[in-house]
Amino acid sequence: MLKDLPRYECILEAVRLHPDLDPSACEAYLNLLRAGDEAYRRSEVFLNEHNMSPGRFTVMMLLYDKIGGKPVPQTPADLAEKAGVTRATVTGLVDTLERDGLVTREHDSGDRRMMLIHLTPKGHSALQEILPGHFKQMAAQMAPLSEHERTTLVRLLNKVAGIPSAAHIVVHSAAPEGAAHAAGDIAAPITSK
Amino acid sequence: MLKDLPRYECILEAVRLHPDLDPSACEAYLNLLRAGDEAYRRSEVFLNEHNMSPGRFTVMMLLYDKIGGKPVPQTPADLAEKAGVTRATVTGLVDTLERDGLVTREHDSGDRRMMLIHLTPKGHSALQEILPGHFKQMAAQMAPLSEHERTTLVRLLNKVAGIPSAAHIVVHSAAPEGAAHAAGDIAAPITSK
DNA sequence: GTTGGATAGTTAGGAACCTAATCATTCTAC
DNA sequence: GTAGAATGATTAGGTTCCTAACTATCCAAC
Repeated sequence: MLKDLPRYECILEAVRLHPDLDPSACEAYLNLLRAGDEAYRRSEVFLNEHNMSPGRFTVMMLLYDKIGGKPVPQTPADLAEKAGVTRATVTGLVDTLERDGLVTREHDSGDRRMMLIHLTPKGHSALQEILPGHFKQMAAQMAPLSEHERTTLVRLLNKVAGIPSAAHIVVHSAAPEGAAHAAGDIAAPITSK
Repeated sequence: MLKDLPRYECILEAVRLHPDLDPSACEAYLNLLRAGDEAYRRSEVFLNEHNMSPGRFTVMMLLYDKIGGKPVPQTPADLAEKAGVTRATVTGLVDTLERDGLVTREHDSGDRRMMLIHLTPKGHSALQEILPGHFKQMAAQMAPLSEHERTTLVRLLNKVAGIPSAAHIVVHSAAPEGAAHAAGDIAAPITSK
C-alpha cells in the first residue's frame, strides 16, 4: 500500500514512541510487502494487456496441464482449493471466462452436483499467446538477481512464509497419498483456516 | 493467488514445452509473490480484528506523525500519492473512516477546492490501541530471520523492486527539496506510470 | 473581468475478492 | 425407502480497489 517506504532513520525515530517496534523486522516486513506488491502489479499490468487478470490467469493455468501441455477439466472446488480462494470467487471468475469463450462448464456425468470446467480451444490458444510474454516478464523481473541470490531469496522467503525447509522437499518427494502433482502440493501453508 | 506452489521439478518439466521459462526466475518470482501475500494476509487478519483494513490503516498512519506522535492534517491528494492509490480510492476510504468517527474532513481556508483530513481524538486513540499489536505482529512474522538475514533479504528485495541501492540512501540523505520526511521519500519506484 | 485550462475532489460503474445463505444432489442410517 | 446430514455450486450483499467522467474552484491571459 505504501508507495514510498519510511527511511530507516524514521523507523528508528518511531521506536522512541513505540518500544514494541523492532526496527529491522519493520524494515524487512515493509520491504517484503512492497516488493511482493511491485512484482504482482507488474504482472497484473502485463496480463491486463491481454484481457487477463491474475485470477483469471490462475484459473486457466490450473486447467492447463503443464506436463502434457493438454487441457484437463477440473471442478470449481478443485480450482478454489488450488488457487487459494473461495468457491464463490471461482464461480465469478468462471462466469466471465465462460462469457469470453475461454472455458466451458459441463455437468459431471457421475455426480450431477459437480461441474467440470474445460479450457476451450480458444482458451488454450489464448494461453499459448500469453505464456511466452509472461515467462519473459518473470525472467526480466528476476534478472537483477544471480542464481545464487535467487536461491538465497527463496530460502529466506520460505523461512518467513513458514515453510519448514526448502531442502527436504526435493530430496524425498514423499507423496504418501497418491495423485495430483500438477500444481505441486509442497508444504501446505499454515493459512489453512 | 496460488496456494501451493509447483515443485521445482514440475517447473523443470514445463521448460520442455516453454523454452522461455527461466526455472530459477520462476521459482523466485512465485515464492516472492506467495511470501508477500502471506505476510499481507496475516496483517490483514490482525487489522480486521480491530475494525481496520490495510487501506484504512495506511490512511490513518499517514495522518499520524511518527516523529511527534501528533496527528497532522493532509489533503486527499497527498494521502493518495503517499499511499500509492488513486484519489477516488482515498475518497472511499475517508468516507468510511469519517462515518466511523476516526477522521474528519475540513475545507482548506485558503483554497476551497482542497479538503484537509484530520485524525480525530477517537481515531488517535484507536491507533494507539492497535499499534503495539501491529508491531508485535510484524516482529513475530520476521522472527525466523536473524539480523543478518533481514539485511540480506532487504538487499535482495530492493534489487528486485528496482531500488538502485539501499546503501546510498542512508549515507547521503539528499532531500534537495525541503519538507516531508514523514513517510520517507526514498527511491521513487519505476511504477510511476 | 471574463474565458480557458489546470487542479482537487467526488461520483458512477466495474472487477475481484470475501462471508453467509440458498438450492440441488448424494450418501448414510434407520 | 425415506429423513437428515454432507457436499457442490450458486446467489446476495459487502469491501477495496480501479478508470473515466463530472463538478467546483482557482489562476492566467487576453
